[in-house]
Amino acid sequence: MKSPNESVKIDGIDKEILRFLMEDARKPILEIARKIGISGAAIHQRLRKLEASGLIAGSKFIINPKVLGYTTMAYIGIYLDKAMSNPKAVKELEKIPEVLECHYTTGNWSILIKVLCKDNEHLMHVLNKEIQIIEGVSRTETFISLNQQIDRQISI
Amino acid sequence: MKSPNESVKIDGIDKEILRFLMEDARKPILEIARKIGISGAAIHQRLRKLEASGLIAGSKFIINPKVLGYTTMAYIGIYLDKAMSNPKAVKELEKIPEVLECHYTTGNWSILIKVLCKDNEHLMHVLNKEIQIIEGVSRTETFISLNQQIDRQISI
DNA sequence: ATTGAAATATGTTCGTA
DNA sequence: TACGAACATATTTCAAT
Repeated sequence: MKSPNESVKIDGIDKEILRFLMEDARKPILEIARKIGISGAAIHQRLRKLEASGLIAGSKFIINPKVLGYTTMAYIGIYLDKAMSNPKAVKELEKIPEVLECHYTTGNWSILIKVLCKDNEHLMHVLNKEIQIIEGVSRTETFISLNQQIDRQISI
Repeated sequence: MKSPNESVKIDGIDKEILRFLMEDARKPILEIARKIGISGAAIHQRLRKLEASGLIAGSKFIINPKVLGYTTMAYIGIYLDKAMSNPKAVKELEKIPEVLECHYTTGNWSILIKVLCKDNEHLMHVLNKEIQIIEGVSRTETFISLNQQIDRQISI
């Protein structure tokens, strides 16, 4: 992987390949090859190069949580006591499966997290019985996502 | 796809299959078959069922934006004028490629977005020249993610 | 729901340009 | 880089249980 400030350079063919696979990770390389008019072996080689560069971080099946009954997403800003070691709080948050993201942030809060719950009652439970009891957590501010309108990766 | 309040029921084998593919969408079905001890055909059929249920929303290659020089992530709370039609603002936000997520939220803001920029200067530009000029946007509050500690999907 | 086997398609390597 | 050919694997379908 390249160092943080050293951008990898990718050409138009790399971008075409990546755009296909970012939409559907299981799209056959040979199918992509036919669509963009180069050989499968060439694509295979380019993908190896892109993986080596660190640009391709992996691939994932995407699950639709609504189908499992998870319909309530929320962002929660967390205030930590000054004395609290933040990494210790993050370690506790990691144990809560409903916490999908966790960021140290500038601004009012120490930490901003994203949680996914089945419903408001479930969210309330996670807030009061899982998050608020973490040592060092002094206060939280919750923002429920009523509707997610955009969800995408970086455009290449 | 099932209706929102009707949860799909999946068994332990479905979960095992999904956990493998959520980690690596290109893992061969036959490899999974060997690991969990059932036939490839059975897994194939279960995946078809899971797709039909809507639980599998697709698959994606995951790009590491840092390798392209995108190192500054931020959440931005947006206050919209009461008169402003929110969908119109969302439409404008959609045109800004740096905007990766957009949520209508409860609480102070009308909208919460996630943006990914190359650096602070780039973020400043997106804020001042792209977002603030959208009709109806009255004020914004920016929270820069100093470090993302957790990033995962729902656990199944 | 599951299996094995057959048919088809894809992934991967390698020698060459 | 790219190619094609050869080989190894994987996907997909299907009849049978």
